[in-house]
Amino acid sequence: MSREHDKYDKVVELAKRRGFFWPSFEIYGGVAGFYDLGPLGTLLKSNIIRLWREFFITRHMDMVVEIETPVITPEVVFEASGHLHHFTDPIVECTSCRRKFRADQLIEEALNVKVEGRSAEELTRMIRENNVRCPFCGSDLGEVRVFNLLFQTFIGPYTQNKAYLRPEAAQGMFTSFKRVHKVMREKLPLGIAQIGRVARNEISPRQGMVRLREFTIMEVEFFFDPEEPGEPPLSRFGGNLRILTADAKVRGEEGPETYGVEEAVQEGIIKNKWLAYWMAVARDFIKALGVPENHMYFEEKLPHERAHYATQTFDQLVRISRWGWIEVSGHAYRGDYDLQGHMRYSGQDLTVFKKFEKPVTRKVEKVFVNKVVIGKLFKEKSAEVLKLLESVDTDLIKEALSKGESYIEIKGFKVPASAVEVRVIEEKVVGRKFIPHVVEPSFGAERLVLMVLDHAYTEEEERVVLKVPHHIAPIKLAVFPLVAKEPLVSIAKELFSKALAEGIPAIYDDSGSIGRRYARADEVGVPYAVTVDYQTPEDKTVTIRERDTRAQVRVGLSEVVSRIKELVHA
RNA sequence: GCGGCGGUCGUCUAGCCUGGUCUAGGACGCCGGCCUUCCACGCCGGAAAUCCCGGGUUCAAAUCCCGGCCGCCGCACCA
Repeated sequence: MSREHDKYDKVVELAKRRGFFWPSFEIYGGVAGFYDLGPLGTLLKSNIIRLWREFFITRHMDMVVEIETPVITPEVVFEASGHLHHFTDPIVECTSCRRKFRADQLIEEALNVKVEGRSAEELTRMIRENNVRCPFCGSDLGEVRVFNLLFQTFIGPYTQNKAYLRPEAAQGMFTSFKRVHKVMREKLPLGIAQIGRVARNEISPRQGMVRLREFTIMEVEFFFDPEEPGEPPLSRFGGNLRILTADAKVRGEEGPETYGVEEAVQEGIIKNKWLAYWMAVARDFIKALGVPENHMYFEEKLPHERAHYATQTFDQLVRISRWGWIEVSGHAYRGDYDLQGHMRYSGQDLTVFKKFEKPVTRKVEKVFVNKVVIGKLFKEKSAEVLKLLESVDTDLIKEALSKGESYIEIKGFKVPASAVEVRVIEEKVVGRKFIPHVVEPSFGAERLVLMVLDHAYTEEEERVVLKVPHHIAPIKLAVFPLVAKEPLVSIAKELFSKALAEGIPAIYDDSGSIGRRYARADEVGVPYAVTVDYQTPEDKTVTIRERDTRAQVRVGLSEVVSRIKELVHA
């Protein structure tokens, strides 16, 4: 790096200077972890989002739908999701060497007791009472502090009405799953997608646009039947995945291996075929943003690196300047963790019912009880006894009966054997209930903005050319008169208006030399520049110049706009 | 959060050590004018700096001291 600015600095400098992004609240000194998107950044981001929609929703419209749910979320949701518990770390600092420790782990190790669920105050007291000291330097420890990465707020004027800004969009998909599933005529598999703002109160964000306290997330929660998951449409997205497995990481390997999507599933490297499928979609999406495949791979997270809800997670890593490999997406197998949690806390039935092709009849053993006898014998305790008898194992009753005992004892109640009977009956089962499993591909949009700029940034002969793929370029067309003179100016302005009217994001520029204007347009990645020159008034033709090759073609004035449309959609 | 380094027009920077000559200089960019028949041409003019913020020392602070904020690096932390 030294005095020579590295690429990252140049990208960030360009971003600020030309209006892609900059630190928020700059006039007040800025706040770490917050960035504004400027005019070009906003356009680029919305193009990235449009492309994501295309890959993850439009091209999967037979199974994925998009919804929108609130950022502000009542506390109970995060109790159910485990975020309140798992997003909170009790941390204690050594007063001398300033090293930080997880207070709970420290106490559990030192005192060999379980402290799960204890408050910070209790943990502090335990440290004081048992004289737990810094394991490194032996000095006193400070107060136990709680770090919760959820931003807290209140709903209405009631401070007891706690709420949090969501740290992921996912919970909105889980809490509305039942409704969406119904709306989608109870079909599985079902993907619910959402694009929206999320907030995480990072303890100390670094890395500029890479680690933000508030950002836009693009997620799909993909619900399927764990027993009959169906077949991913590999004809749409298949091929190979570059993967660094957890095993390989433990062995000390650093580079990924290549596996076919199906192969990875068959060999158990990816635990679920849908997880593998969405990774293939993610690979192509990132490629479409201009990242070559050798600058990207998937890394399996080790158990301690995974979120509390996941049983297997892969991060999609992309190489950018300065920060090296950064995570642009996460692919988590969440199982039924979330729906289970919400069932428990809401009391709602979030299971899915699936009819069998044919109803199944099966023989089951049921306990029949003579309620008259029970009633007379146990009076007001009868209800309790009946409930116990219902839940008790039929084998236990059969065993007692076969031994010829005169009564069966359950939790202190002596039930006469004559009042109980085990019968085998035929039961007709028309289907089964289950909790769907979920795989989740999840992307951070702002990181992708940075990633795209970093990959697009090139320098040619002292000038910057932002080689963003044409279909995500913020501005598609620049219109110039060769020199700022009539009739060239009028013709150019007319063409410019026509382009705007046709929905092509375009700029008009007539200041300075033509070379300077090409350079200005190149710097922000405008793929095509149309120049009105002295030949135009004569034969009604203009030149179209392509950004990366600087090649020019002459086309008729009347067909320019449709030509540009074709070119940028290619 | 700890430690190190840094923060001056839009951008990059000179000045800071050795306080006054700084009404803060330059380059690029930007704006206006002239010029210009295809890749940052040239000429003229212009706008543009809370010298990161606050306090202190001093007759005098961009410059020295303290605190804070922000950034980078290292450590710690990281759903």
